[in-house]
Amino acid sequence: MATIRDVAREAGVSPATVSRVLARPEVVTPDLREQVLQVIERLGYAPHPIAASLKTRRTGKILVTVPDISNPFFAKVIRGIEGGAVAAGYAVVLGDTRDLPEREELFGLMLKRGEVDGLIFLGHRLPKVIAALVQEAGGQAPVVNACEFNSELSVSSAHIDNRAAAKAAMDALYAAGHRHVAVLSGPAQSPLTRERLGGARASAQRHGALAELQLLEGDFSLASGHARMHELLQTQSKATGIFCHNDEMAIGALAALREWGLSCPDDVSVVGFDDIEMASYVNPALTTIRQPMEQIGQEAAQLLLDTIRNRDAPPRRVRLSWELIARGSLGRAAK
Amino acid sequence: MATIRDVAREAGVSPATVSRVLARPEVVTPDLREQVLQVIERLGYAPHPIAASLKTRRTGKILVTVPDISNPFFAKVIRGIEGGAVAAGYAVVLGDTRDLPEREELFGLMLKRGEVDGLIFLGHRLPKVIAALVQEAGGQAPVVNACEFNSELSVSSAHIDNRAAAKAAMDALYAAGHRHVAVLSGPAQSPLTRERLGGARASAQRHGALAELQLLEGDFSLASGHARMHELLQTQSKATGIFCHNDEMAIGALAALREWGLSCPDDVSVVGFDDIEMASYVNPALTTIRQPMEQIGQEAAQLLLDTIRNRDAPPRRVRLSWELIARGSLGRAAK
DNA sequence: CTGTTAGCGCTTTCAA
DNA sequence: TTGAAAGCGCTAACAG
Repeated sequence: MATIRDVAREAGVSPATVSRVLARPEVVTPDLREQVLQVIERLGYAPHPIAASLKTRRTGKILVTVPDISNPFFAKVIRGIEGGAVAAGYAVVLGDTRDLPEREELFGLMLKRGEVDGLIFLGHRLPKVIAALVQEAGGQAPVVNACEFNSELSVSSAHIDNRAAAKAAMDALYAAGHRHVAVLSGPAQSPLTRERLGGARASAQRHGALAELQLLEGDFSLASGHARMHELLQTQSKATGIFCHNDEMAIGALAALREWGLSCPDDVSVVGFDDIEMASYVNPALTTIRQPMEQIGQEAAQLLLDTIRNRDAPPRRVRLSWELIARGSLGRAAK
Repeated sequence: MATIRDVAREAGVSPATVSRVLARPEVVTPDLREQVLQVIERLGYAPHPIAASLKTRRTGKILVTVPDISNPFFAKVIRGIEGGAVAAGYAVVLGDTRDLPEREELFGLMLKRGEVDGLIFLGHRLPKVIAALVQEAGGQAPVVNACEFNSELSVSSAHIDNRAAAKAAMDALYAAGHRHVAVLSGPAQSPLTRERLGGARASAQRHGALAELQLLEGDFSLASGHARMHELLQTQSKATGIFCHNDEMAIGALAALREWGLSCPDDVSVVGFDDIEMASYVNPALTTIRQPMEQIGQEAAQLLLDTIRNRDAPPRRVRLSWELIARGSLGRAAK
């Protein structure tokens, strides 16, 4: 590979000029610029970003950590992040943490070492290394939380109002005449789960059905939706309405209902969360809360890039809108 | 951040020794090593990988390009790649090409410039920059194709025998008594599609049903499966068996069948491909070809790392096994 | 086994 | 507007 010195020599200029032609072409005389550009073309010169990084302390990369890239919700959010990042000239480094703290720390080190310019994490846990970094920076560290919000973290975040959305999902169940409702939640320790549970409880209370509310804890997977639903049915629960904290668990629950010979929505109604693409293709199609997944990602990318460019901006919080999408899986409660 | 010189000074040794303590601890006297390690700990020193890269010409990163990260099949393969890469001390840079050649070229440049050590591409198109690189290297470039195989490319690849698997899927339809079969394929220009179509035709021919075989072209999306199936039903096709080139299209087709009031498998049988997790939760559960998605990814990562370590190894081709998974969506043809 | 030395390729003052 | 010069932080001969 040709280096900047090769180009400089061939073009009869200094390396500094070549550098300027590429970085700030307007400051160099048009003739010279043209001349240099031609040599660059002829030699097929491409600047070595690593070398530039060492000097500029910018890597042009952002790290995105996610508990599970094969979760379709996360995949869409990442798509949004990637789109925003690439549009701004950044590349995305992917860290699939598998929800393992060791792995989170490992990826955290990448930011600490300056291997990437910033971090967007989907999930709720911040690696210790990063928490320390954020602390030192007084909330000005290039770190953004996407999809969730944890007030203790003092980092920027992009997310919907999970509490209000969960409340709306539950309201829809009660409005359809359901009294006995079960909530199939995400992991209990996640603030996201707590938000959605809070909204669900508020709705139950307002409808005077708090005593009838049942809680089941899942982990956002198809398998856990399926398993928890089976367990619920085994207890001969009176629940006729199920609110699941994501669509995958809801789809798992639908499968369990079928296996018990129950009809959705005739016997049991199900409401999901996210509105992944699959939600409208399953049978019955899922009533769910639509989150603007790609947009959440884009906003998160924007927040991060803003922080990177302007280090002394305070953490911001972007709230995106959500929407209840009514489909076949929610029907009126049987008399 | 502390630098290697800070550590050296504090520990009363040379920077070279500090470097060695981290890179090849066995060559430095235990006492000294301990002493240096303590200073490293105390100062919270972490080596700057960018600086190391500039010297070693290794970045510790591999690039993975994919047409669509939100496709669950690709997501799983990427998970496998990521796992293999991280285990070997590499990080994964994600490039979502959206099937756009401009984006592919953009990502291709990253390898050319030395911003990453290698490339795994899911899909069939190699960016021009990379094709040139591979040419120059005489097939020894650090580039691997995952999931597909294109004989013109002369790069290593990890994939299943798509032709044989497709043949098996079709054989299963014929064995269940179906005579009129439609194939809902991927994009026609993809070698993958051609392989699977080849297998499908071979099966049709062997069962003397080539004349009855119908071909429909999709793009692997839920929406295209749904749309193509609708179109097929509008033509009053006699097809009672549908072989889809992936599970998502198959699930889209199932939805279309329901919309027409047709039962699967009573009226029409459907066979998918991939065995994504969702395949066993839809109604009816999908009969499909199982691909070892994560394993394909792991093998691809392994192939790439091998090439990176040993530049003069010739391209290798790893073929993984597949399996027909029988579920409810395939039933006997009505008399 | 340890230290000295010489860069890796680029950017960016600073001076001309 | 351009060039000279000084590194960014690290590694790897090489010499001791």
